[in-house]
Amino acid sequence: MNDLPERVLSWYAEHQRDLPWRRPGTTPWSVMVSEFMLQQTPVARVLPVHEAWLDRWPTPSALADETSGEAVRAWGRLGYPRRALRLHAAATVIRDEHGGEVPDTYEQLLALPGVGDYTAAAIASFAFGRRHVVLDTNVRRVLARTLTAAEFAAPAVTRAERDLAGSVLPGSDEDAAAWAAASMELGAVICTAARPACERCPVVDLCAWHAAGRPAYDGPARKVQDYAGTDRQCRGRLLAVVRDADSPVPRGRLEAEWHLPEQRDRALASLLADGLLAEVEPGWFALP
DNA sequence: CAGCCGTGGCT
DNA sequence: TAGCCAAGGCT
Repeated sequence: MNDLPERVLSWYAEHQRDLPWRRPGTTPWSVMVSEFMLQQTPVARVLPVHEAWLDRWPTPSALADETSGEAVRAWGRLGYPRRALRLHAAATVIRDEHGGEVPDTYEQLLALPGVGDYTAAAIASFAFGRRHVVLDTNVRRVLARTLTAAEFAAPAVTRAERDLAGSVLPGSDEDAAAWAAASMELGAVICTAARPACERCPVVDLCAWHAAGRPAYDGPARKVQDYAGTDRQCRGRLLAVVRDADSPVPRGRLEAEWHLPEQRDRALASLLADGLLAEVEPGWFALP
């Protein structure tokens, strides 16, 4: 009744991108690092940082033995640097509670800092070949289009959507894991948010959205965050000063970076509260 | 659960 | 050009 998985799997076998964390001999740790970095950051920007991390910290224990500040520094400009903190914290849990080995079950993975439903399912699936619904923004868009004739999925995952994803998940662990990777890949390179390449799509003839004439999205408004002038931008600017310095930075250097005192102080306080910065002595700041 | 958490490339 | 968007998680 539904050839979708089979057709997408065939396409993937031939067209998948050659990514480091997919190569034969990759480790669960490499997969895990990639998943953290890929949370809201494009593949092209992740590639060089991922390689540097794996060279420097080939195992979770190697990272756990470093300071969290080194993780933040090596994160560079990937964005959302709390992910670096959480990855370091997860590595510490793996070293201390899992014998240094990335756990292989969804439940154990989900318990790690920075690992939510998607990342737990992705690591269990890609690194250990387990059968899980892996519902990321790509898969959600592919399913919305092919199965429900909608241009985009709703802002939040619904029960019905999860059930629908489960209904097309292949039965075997091996095929399910391959489907997870393949459906994500299709969304990433063909069934994209803007300008989908339907002319190259392996399942265009099965696609409900295409059959309906590619109608424009008409669901609940999808939120687009502002950035310029926000606390996020201010935090980024302050953190960049410290990250790019090789010794502690005086408060004055940070004050020069943002002209609104109230917002700057709020941002600095939140960076300290998050553990992204440390006040090493009064008025002097460094990575933790 | 809606809002917050970075950054840069593309159209 | 100014949005739009990118393999989410946490509170």
